[in-house]
Formats: sequence, structure tokens, C-alpha cells
Amino acid sequence: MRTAKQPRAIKTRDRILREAARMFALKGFHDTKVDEIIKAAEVTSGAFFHHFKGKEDLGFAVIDHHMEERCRTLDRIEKSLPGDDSDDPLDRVIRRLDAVCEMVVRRRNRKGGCLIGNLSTTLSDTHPAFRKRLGECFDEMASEFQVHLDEAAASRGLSGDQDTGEMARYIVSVIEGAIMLSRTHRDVSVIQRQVHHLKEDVKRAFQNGKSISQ
Amino acid sequence: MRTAKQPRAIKTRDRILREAARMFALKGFHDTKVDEIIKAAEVTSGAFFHHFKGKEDLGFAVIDHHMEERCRTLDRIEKSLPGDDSDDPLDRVIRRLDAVCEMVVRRRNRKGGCLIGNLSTTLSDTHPAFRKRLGECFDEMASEFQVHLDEAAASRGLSGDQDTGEMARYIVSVIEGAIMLSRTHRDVSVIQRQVHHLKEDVKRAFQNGKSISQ
DNA sequence: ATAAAAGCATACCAATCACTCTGTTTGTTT
DNA sequence: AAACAAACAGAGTGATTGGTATGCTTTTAT
Repeated sequence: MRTAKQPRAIKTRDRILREAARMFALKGFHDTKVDEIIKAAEVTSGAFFHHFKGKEDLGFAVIDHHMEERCRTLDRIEKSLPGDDSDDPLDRVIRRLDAVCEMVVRRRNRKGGCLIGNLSTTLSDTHPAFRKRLGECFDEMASEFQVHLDEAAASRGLSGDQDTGEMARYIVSVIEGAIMLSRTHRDVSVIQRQVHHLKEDVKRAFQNGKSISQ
Repeated sequence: MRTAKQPRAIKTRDRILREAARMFALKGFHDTKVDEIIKAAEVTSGAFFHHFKGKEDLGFAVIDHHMEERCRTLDRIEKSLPGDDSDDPLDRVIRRLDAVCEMVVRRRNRKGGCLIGNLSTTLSDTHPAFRKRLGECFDEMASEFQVHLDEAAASRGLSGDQDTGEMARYIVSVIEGAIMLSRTHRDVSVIQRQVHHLKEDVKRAFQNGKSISQ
């Protein structure tokens, strides 16, 4: 008979997930050894393998946990953000971008990059199940922007042959690329400036002039 | 006394470098085992360790070799590209972007992502020497664009408070991010569309109107 | 021709890795 | 309180990993 999860067990599991996420974001999947996670989370291997079938299973759990927490964190940062709390959809896109930027900057204090991006670079071409899940994660990130982009397009109109779906994915790409370069250059101002540029690009797309392409 | 490299040795070394680069771009540094490289390159471990001190040494050699070959490949593709061979600096930026896009699309046939990007995500926060070198690589990629951006800025003028150095880095970011998403979504059209958007963004920056920011 | 170095082959090794097995403690149900 | 399952502890294991040690072969310099 199946008994409910004990609070102690939840704590243990969360500690493992938190440390694993931190290390995956720092060093990637394959350079993070299970033993390291076990030590960092201060658990025994018995506890670890009680909660997770293995490293792969842990990987998926980390992704799930990360995406939930990421969403909460972003919402919280966004609310705490100075400036307008307008309902204008375009403003909300800009605010979301600011929130992402702020989140990345904060995270950089303890080093590491984007967990999803990290896993993506090493697993996309070797592990179909991970690739699929990570693709969904990118889609989820994109759709957070697309909701507002759609509203903005409805109220203001989009310039040119632009499409909100494409724009949303483009935004995610820029963020991922900016995180990568920011890390490697050891300079958070890189992502800040690049997100600034991106914001201008997005704004421009909604200054509903006629088609700009060609 | 130091004797010159024998042609046979060069071939062996190149085979190792080529296979290593392929696998690093496919799976990253840590998931690529030395034994795999040895088998793929069809050499013995003796030969391998004769040419490279170890895996780390190989990593740096792969980067060097890759950056040289990358440059040659891009130049070749750029030349073979249909369309104008104008000397207009802005056209050259666009052509370079097309070339990069074409190169990535071709590479996607044998899977894998950007070698530099892959190494960057796993090594930037754990290996200072690699981080430094990879930062130089990104700079090198950026400067390939910046040369032309500077010329274009001189002849046409840049709109707003934009800076060619920032733009060049932004371009690299978008490309890296686009490669990441293209891989994970298993869809080369993602990078093609995103590079298209980027080209429009770059063009717009040179339609020397007044400041657009704010 | 021959010494010397470059290039390569093969057996071997210590450390590490992900994971298992068995037993003990803690909590829950009845 | 008896019975049982969840949660955890920790020693142990087989396979893998990056790397070495040693000797053989090919090329080059004199």
C-alpha cells in the first residue's frame, strides 16, 4: 500500500535537486558526478538512489523542478521590478525581458549558466528523450513572451512580415546566446547590453509602420 | 636536435583533431571519451599520447585547428554564395551572415552544434584557461563582422547610440543561441529564420535615421 | 651506413564512476 | 503494539577512464 511522502523525504529530495541543478548549470551533465551531488546535498548514496532511479532520472526531475521554480522566480522578480506596472502588453514583454536579465545577473554571482541551455548542448544530439523535453522547455520560455507579443500585435499591429511565434523564439535564442557570451567573457554587462538591444528591436517591431523587409 | 614533422605524423594528428572536433561538437568535452576518439580516428593510444599530452592539451589543439579551418570554410562558402559580390561593407556583413548560416546548415547533416559554444557551456566556469581561450574565439568571430560594420558605419553612419563592437558581439550571441535552439528543435529552418531576422535588424541599424533609442 | 630521433603499438594501471545490496532507522496504519 | 512501508546508511562492485611504461618501426640527418 502506497503511503504519502514524508516531509523529511521531500526535504532530502529537494536538497538533491537543488544541488544537482546548481552543478548541472555550472559544469553540465557529464562533468557533474553523482558522488559530487551526493556530497554537496549532504546525503548518502542510499538516500540518493532511493529517490532517483539513476542519473538520467535525476536529470529529468531537475528539469521539471527547475522550470517550476524558474517561473516563480521570474514572476517574483518581475513584480519587484521598479517602474510602471502598466497592463500594456508591450510593456509586459519589456518587463519580462528585464526580469530574465535580472535573474541571470543574480545567478551569475554563484556562477553557472542556463541549466536548460547547458543540458541542451551536450544532450540534444545524443539523447532523444532529453532533446524532446528540452525542446519543450525552450517552447515554454518562448510562449511566456508570445502571450504578450500576441496581445501587443492585436492592439498595435506588427510591422512587416513578422510573426509573434518567431519573435518569441528569437528572444529565447538571444537570451541563451547572451548568457553564453556573458559567462565566457566573465562580464554580466554583456547580457545587459544585449538584452537592451533586443528590447529596442522588439519595440521597433511594434512601431506599426509598413513592411520593412527588403 | 629537433627534426621536422613527418607527413605521416601530420596525417595522424589531423585525423585525431578532426574526429575529436566532431565529437566535441556532438557531445561536448566530458562525454567524449579519449578511447572513443582513438577508435574513431583509427589510431592507437600510443599514437594519441605521442601527439597530445592529454585530453586537455587535445582540447586546446582542437580549438586552434577549428578556428583556422572555420575561417577557411567561411571564406570559401562566402565566395561560392550566389548573388552580388559588391564591396559595400553592409553587403559583406549580410554575406558573412549567410555564409555562417549555410555552414551551420551543412554541418547539421552530420549533427552536432558549435564546437566553441559546446566547450564554452561546460568549461567556462570550471576551467580558467579554457574560458580565456574560448573568450578569444568569440572575440575573433565578432571581429570578423566588426571590420565590415566599422566600414559601414563610416560610410553610412550608425543610427541611434549603437556601437559596432556591441553589434558584432550581439550577432555572435544570436548565432550561438540560434544554433542551440535549432539543434534542440531538430529544425534547421529555425536558424535560417533567426538569421534572417538578425539581418533585417542589422540593415535597420544602418538606415541612418536619428536616434531610435527611447 | 648508422646513429638518433620521431612515430607508433600494446600491455598495463590506479582512480573514478554509476550503481547495487543489505541492513537499520523512522514513520504510518490498523 | 504489531505489522509494514518509507527513508536512509554505507560498504562494496564491475566497468570504464585517462594516462603510463616499454619496446618496436620508420624516417631523417650526417
